[in-house]
Amino acid sequence: MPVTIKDVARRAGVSPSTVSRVIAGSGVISRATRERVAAVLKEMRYHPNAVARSLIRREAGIVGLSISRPASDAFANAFFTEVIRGIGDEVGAAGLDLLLSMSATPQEEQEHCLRLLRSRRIDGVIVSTARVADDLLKTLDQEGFPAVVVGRPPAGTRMSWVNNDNVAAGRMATEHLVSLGHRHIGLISGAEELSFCRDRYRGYAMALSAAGLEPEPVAHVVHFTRQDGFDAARRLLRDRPRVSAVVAVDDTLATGALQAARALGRRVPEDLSLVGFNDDPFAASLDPPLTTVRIQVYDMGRQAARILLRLVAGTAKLLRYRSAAELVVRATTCPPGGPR
Amino acid sequence: MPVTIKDVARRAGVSPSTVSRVIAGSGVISRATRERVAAVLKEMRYHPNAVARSLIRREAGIVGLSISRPASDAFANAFFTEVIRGIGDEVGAAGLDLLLSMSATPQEEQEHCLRLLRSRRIDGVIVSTARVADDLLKTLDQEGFPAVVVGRPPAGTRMSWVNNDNVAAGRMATEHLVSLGHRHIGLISGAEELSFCRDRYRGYAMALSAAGLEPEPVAHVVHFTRQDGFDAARRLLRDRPRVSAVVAVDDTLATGALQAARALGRRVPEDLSLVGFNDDPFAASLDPPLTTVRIQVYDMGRQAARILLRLVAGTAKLLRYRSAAELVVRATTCPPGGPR
DNA sequence: CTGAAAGCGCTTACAG
DNA sequence: CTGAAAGCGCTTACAG
Repeated sequence: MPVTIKDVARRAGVSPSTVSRVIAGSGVISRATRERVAAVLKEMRYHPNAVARSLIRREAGIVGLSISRPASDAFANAFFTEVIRGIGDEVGAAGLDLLLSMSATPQEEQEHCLRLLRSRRIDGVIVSTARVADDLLKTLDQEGFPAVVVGRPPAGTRMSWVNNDNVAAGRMATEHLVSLGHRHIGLISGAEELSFCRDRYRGYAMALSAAGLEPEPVAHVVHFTRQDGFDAARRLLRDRPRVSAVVAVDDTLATGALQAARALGRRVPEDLSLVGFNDDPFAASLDPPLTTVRIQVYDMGRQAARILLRLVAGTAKLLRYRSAAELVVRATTCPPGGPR
Repeated sequence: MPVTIKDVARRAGVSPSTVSRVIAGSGVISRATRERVAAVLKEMRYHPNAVARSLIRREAGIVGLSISRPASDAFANAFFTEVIRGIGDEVGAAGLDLLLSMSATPQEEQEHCLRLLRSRRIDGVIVSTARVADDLLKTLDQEGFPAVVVGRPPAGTRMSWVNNDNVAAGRMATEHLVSLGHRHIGLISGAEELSFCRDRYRGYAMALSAAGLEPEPVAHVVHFTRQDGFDAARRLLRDRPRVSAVVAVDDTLATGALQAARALGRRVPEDLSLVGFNDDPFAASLDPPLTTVRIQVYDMGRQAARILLRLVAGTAKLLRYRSAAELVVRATTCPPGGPR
């Protein structure tokens, strides 16, 4: 049996209220009692019961992070691990704890998150995957739970979010290729219901249309894995032989595309230029080093947590943060046919 | 204000006890009241308060997972992400939740875990990194908290753990190289305080000594990153030019070593054989595909969780699970000088 | 400055 | 079968 405040009170010859006040550092307690109680606290190795406190304070002191992809590809992707790191640092600094909810499907995610929130097990939630039509986000909005999305929530929801401008980012990546002289530029992307995929596609299409070019049919992947990137690139390069440059919405996909190009006997960048997204840790050490759009993923995690904490504390109702994106030109892009 | 059991009781015209019994599915309640209460429950959208329940049941319903490396390299490593996935699946299936505790140092880890446990915020903890002299594990053992280590706990602690036989695994990797005819075999490893590094070293040394060979000076890394693997391999290959084969205790390190070999103009496997550990998802798609010792990481996560749940439930006191390891020969190993 | 009382939202013997 | 009471471990007005 763990020692309770009552045990301490009895031993110190005071009331539980007094012990509680000493623990809380209430200035009102006389020095003598404070010291005596403090000594007993220490001697008995008292540790406050977080659950009892939560019940009174009506806050769990825990925030949730929901990851709804099959964890196999979520965790394998540096994007998520960096986001988690940012969230963890910020949440920890605030003295709160982080509960991890993993779900394989949007339905499961919805159930998990709502159960956690409704049962007051968590005070708020960060949702790491935004879908174009997201029931969870809508419900969160309606029921007024503190929540922030990493990504773009469905239109019409009054949600807090943290995002980078994926339209602009997609445009930036594509414009780079256009400016190098490419006329046939392909795109490897994920499901259309994923907001960031849709947005990057729009940026891609805008850049092309501004240059008077036509988009190629998108090569879709199901999972954000190297293998899926490989397969998608192979299909794309076979079906559209004139494609001289490819944008992949994720560095892991780009890595797969790089291998596919090799497998088809195409040199990168001479025969095929390639741009990724995220600037994952490995991007710079690929062979050749990958040109990519750097997203400030760790920072997005921190900002998401910072916002959530403010929502939970009630010091804000709605907060949004747009993070920066930067094109990092390395060695997988050059004019069609080779440098110069 | 969320609706409580009292609100429901009032509306349904029964006592809170009765409502509670209906929720718990107590068979003793009359059909009529059961149905009436159930209707009100639904109508009022009642959701039980997990915190209040935890207080009574004296269990949080949450288990912790502690990750103590700098998250930057922990998460980037497929080992951890697979472990998390296994744990998450098992914990979720049992209807419990998972709290993630990340710490940058062993000291921080100790503080975090003990706070979580002592404050009864979590019912037990899975510690994902075992150190040779681990204060945390010793304290966990002494204070009798349900805990399981992924890896080998310090000698003398009566802890539950899940591990693969790293001595045998290190030996298996090295014997493979010996049997190919290598006489000068290097090792890239992490800090000696990490149990799995120490164990794999022992296996490595045993295999060599059985063949009448001498170990090379170990090339140590600080972080389990590609970069550190690169640097360590470069040092090793420069200092010990006769080394014709290298064992890296981790696939990510092996990837760095592969790049270092290339940078030094050594072909793999003709001029340098390379064996990794873990069979990370990318291992098979490296160029050339990596020979590695496959560890059943997902399974280790599941087993760790399964054991922890039994400790928490009190249906066991001490449980240990040794998982299998398997040598997967791919294309980074061959006899010195090239095939045949 | 300190204590007794009430209460956070539940559950569960104990009566009836 | 159902309710009143006690209690999980704390906090906090309210008295004094």
